[in-house]
Amino acid sequence: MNENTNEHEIFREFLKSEGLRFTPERIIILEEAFSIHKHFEAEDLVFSIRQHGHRVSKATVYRTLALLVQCGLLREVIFGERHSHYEHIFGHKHHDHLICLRCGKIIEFTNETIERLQREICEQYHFEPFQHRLEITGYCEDCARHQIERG
Amino acid sequence: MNENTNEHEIFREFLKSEGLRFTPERIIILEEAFSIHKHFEAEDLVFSIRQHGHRVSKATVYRTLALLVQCGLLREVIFGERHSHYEHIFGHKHHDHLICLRCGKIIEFTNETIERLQREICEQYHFEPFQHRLEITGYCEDCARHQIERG
DNA sequence: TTTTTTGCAAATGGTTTGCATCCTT
DNA sequence: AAGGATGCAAACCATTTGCAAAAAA
Repeated sequence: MNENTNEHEIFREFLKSEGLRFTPERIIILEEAFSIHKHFEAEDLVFSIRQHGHRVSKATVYRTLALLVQCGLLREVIFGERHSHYEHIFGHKHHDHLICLRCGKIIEFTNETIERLQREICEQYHFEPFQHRLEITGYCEDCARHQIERG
Repeated sequence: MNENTNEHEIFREFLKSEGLRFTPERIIILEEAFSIHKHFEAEDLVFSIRQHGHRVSKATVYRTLALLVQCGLLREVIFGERHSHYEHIFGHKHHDHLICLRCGKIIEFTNETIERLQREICEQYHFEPFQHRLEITGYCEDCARHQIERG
């Protein structure tokens, strides 16, 4: 159908290895999650699925998102709000986030040295890493300027 | 009373600068928060306060925790659970966390190079950092071993 | 006196769960 | 068949909020 067979393969293999089933609902959720090319929340996913004429319960979306995180296809990112946001891992270089506390802007960055240092730290503690997240909160250029003007 | 006057000073100054009041409840919460020498949640704080014969409503605890974070005395750390955990900033060197997904163990580490690289990244994006958090999830030595044995 | 703060209880809202039914395997 | 998966609605539960009473400044 398309070249996203890889995600399907990974998910299918994961489900099989865990003795879980490859159901139509799980496929819909997987495909929808990978058709959104930005951070999304569970609610966004429910909405897009309906937009595309499909129908999956919210409970199943939550249950499947957990599986997608577990098999390493998605990761959870937390932007200081009470609810989770998700983003793709598969097919994307790992990146981290600068989060503006005033306007909510999110700047993505990558830094290979930081990645390497993290791997070294894990080795040092004999810790087997699964995922990591580095989030720097503060003020973006525009908002920092406003802060000064205000003061 | 004790040598923790610094926290009091910082908080008092912050409150004054924001036109807020220095109330007994806020002092109780501040002192209690700084007498706990590990990560804690809002609920833990409410409990300790009562243990020490004081009485502050849960709502006030939540409202005050937000102020303590805002003025840089505490920071919020998120360990993958739905609720927040807090830890001291004042008087403590910044550190990050390795979080075991199996047993929940938390290993703290510091790495000055990572700290420096983060500052450089912020400069590059003209981003004024307020706080950051780096959390690596995975499996600690003991749990990684169990994973293998199990498989 | 004026404005902020507190406490209470009710509301919020994302997420989870019990259970009957449905559907992969 | 048999056990996992789904949908629904109710439950959860940490956190927030409206409001009247209390207390700083």
